[in-house]
Amino acid sequence: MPELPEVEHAARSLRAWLTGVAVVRAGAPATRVFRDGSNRTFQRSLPGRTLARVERRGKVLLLFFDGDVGVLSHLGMTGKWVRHQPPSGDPAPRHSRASLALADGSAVHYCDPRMFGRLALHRAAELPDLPEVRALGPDPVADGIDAAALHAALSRTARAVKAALLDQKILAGVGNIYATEALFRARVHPARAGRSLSRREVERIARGLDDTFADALARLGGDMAYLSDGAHVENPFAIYDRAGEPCPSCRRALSKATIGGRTSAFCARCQK
DNA sequence: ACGGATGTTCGCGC
DNA sequence: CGCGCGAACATCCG
Repeated sequence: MPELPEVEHAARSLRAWLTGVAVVRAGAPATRVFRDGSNRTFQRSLPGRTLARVERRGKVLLLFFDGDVGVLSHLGMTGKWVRHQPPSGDPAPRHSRASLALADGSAVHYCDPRMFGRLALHRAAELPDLPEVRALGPDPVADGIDAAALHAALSRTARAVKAALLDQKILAGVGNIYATEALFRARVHPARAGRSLSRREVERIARGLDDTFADALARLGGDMAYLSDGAHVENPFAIYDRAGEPCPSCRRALSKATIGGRTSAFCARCQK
């Protein structure tokens, strides 16, 4: 599920489901999801609280409840927030790792089969100051991409540009799918050293990210259930997970390589 | 049955 | 210090 657009979708869902509706019960078994052991505080602190607002910083969600109760949520690889309406009779969500029963009779669950995601309870006022939040670079959607600043950051590293884009300190929210797609749109080879990129190429990358995120955000709630469970949805991406298929631009078979520790598809002819 | 998967973090070696 | 690599985390899907 979760790169910037999918996390944005989660933020919007949580706002719609939780804002202004009091929590009546909170459940949170001790699992790896609560790395810091705050599941008991979660269960004790949330009943009676009402969500005031949700912020997204890159792939991180910050939930601000009244009474200075805050929750940090990172979806990891397979985490998602789902709503469950008991009257509908549908089965309880699978792999629920935390739940909030609400005053309107619905419940909101954090589900995460692999438990790479994370929840942590904090004082709401301190959420923005947590080290893992402060360490994040600019958010390409919320803050916009400053091409000059991105060029400067990339110029400082010999790493592959794809690996640098996955570094959350450089831009917060870019993951393997969107880095792959943006570099294709920019016609830049994913293995190029960051410091080898011209200002013009970095501008194309910034544009590629903007366009890729805009397309994904426009699909929110539409066909973007790609890789979620349930109904199979066609891969909506141009080259992600399409190695061996023809390049959409030149028809040459797309290549595959491991860059920055992650599988990358690219066109060896179009991406220089 | 095997291999790989949207993410992050750690240790090791150069 | 920077960086690549492999492993780990735990489960599902083709």
